[in-house]
Amino acid sequence: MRFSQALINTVREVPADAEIISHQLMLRTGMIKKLAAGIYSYLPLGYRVIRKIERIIRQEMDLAGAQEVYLPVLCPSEIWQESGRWSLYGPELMRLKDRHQREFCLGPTHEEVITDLVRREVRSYRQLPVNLYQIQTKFRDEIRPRFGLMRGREFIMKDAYSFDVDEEGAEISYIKMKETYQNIFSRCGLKFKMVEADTGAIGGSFSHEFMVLAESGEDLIAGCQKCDYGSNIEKAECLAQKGEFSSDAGLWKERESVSTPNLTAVKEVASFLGVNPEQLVKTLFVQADQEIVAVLIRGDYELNEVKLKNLLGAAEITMADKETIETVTGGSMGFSGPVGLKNVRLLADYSVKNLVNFVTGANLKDTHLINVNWERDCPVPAFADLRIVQEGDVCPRCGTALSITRGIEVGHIFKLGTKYSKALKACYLDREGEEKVIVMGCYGIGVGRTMAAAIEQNHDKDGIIWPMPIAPYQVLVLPTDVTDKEIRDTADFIYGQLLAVGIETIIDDRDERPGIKFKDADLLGIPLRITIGRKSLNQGLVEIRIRESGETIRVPKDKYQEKVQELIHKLSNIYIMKLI
RNA sequence: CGGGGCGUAGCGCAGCCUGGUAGCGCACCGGUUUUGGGAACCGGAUGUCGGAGGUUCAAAUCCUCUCGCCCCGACCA
Repeated sequence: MRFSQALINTVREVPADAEIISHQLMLRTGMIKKLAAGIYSYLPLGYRVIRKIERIIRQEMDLAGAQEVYLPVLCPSEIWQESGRWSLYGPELMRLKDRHQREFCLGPTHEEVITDLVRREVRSYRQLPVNLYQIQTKFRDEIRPRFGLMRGREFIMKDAYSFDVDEEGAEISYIKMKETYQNIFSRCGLKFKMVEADTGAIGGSFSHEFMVLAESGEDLIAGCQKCDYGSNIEKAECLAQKGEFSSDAGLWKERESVSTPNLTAVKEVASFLGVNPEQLVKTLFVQADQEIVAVLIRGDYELNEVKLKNLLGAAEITMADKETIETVTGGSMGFSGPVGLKNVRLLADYSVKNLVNFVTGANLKDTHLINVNWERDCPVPAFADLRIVQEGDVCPRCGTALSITRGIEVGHIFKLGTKYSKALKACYLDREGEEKVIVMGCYGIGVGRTMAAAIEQNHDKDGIIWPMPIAPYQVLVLPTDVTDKEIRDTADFIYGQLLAVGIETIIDDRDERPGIKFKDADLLGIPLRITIGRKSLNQGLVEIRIRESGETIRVPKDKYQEKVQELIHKLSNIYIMKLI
């Protein structure tokens, strides 16, 4: 490509509405352009990166035996009603009607469509297992799209679905995808961590997320510093207190009411009473579908709503409002406690199980109770793991301290089991001629998000540093002065030769000052730059500069090609290369 | 949906309080000098001031409504 003819507009100033570095750099390099909130056009340079990532995905998926398909984006509501998600998916589903008032949605994910396809195509165990994937634009009416390509309402996703005869087969498919994903993200030049995750709206029994470690990540992940345990914080287990509940009545002190005017926050109450927050029990009221549930948790911990939602099997949970709380407790919000609570289901986090002589609200305005004890003062609640893991909590696998870091979810794999195949009756006949339900898995990758994550991890103050495998071009040829015939001719010659040997090359043939070209070269982040300038040329040399290290290598102008080939090879091979 | 902020040239912003000819920097076009890390000078083009309504002799500016965008929260693969 000739820069002078390419639609590449770089800008010096950072657009005001871009918060994170990848978004800023994509806008400054003119790779993407916003059309509306969460909806972007990909310009030529940006789209080249997308296609490079897609190519890696295709290679690895094909290598894993998956087959590419292309499913409709526009989906009739019927199959969504069959799976039950037409009502469950909520407002995030982009719904529309055709001229006959028939209802449709724009696919946010394709379990229904693929399961419908497979139930029509697959009859026999001989046709299984099969893994089908596609790379397609998805639509989700996100409450809050943000950070450029990180969370869009329209985005490119690779989604794959595996179909197996039984759980055992599904496990093999799952493991295969796990390995494939590791290859894909490694080849994209990403540092990532695979973590356990909640299954959310997709459902299923088990899932892993692929998290790119980055400060700007929207997800928090708990990782063990010693073993390889990692988990999304939504899922991360907090070790249960072992054993049956028992309490030593000999330690119990007499329960008392204490006046705590206007003190509702845990910290305030604790310091007023001269105790640690660990000695307080918070009582939270949650609206779980139609039911109100009281959840008890230690003062210094936070409720994990995902864990609670899963435990209750509720479709939706929200924190109860002030009126509800005051009706249920008969007291004032901020002074709730388990003592004397009636007609409410009581759940408690393990963290409060072994507390003795603890502090709670009194269900009476401006009053707390001290020296509260289970059994004597209120019934022993059901205990469960309901809190959010914290930095320093112990690893549920090995007992070492956990640390919490931020991550960008670029991929997510699920063991679906028979959730969709059962709902849509996707069955096959086994060897004995008996009808069985197909066991499924599904596997997603955010393509645009992967691109953004790559920039988050690979940039410096001057711009992007593309990993060789996903760079829009591998080499940038930069003549410092195109009005100098010898410089121009040498650059053109090198450019032509590189193209001829199949190296993706762009030549900055603009009649601009060298400074501008150097700045743009760094901003665009092409891994290798060949500079042809007067000084070197007088000695018969050209310069090869490595964007990542800043290293410059001078080579005779007729010897540049071997060196470039060698560097491309080296810069590609630092990632796991399993090219066919 | 709740809270906060912002809409003026392609980008970044000033002007608004106190109504009166719409401005600055970058980018863009032409020219001269320059040419190894975002040059200097001269000249030029570019605006439904987000939209609608109202007040007024007069509205970017005041009032009402509305749309869009960004951030935080709730929510979410």
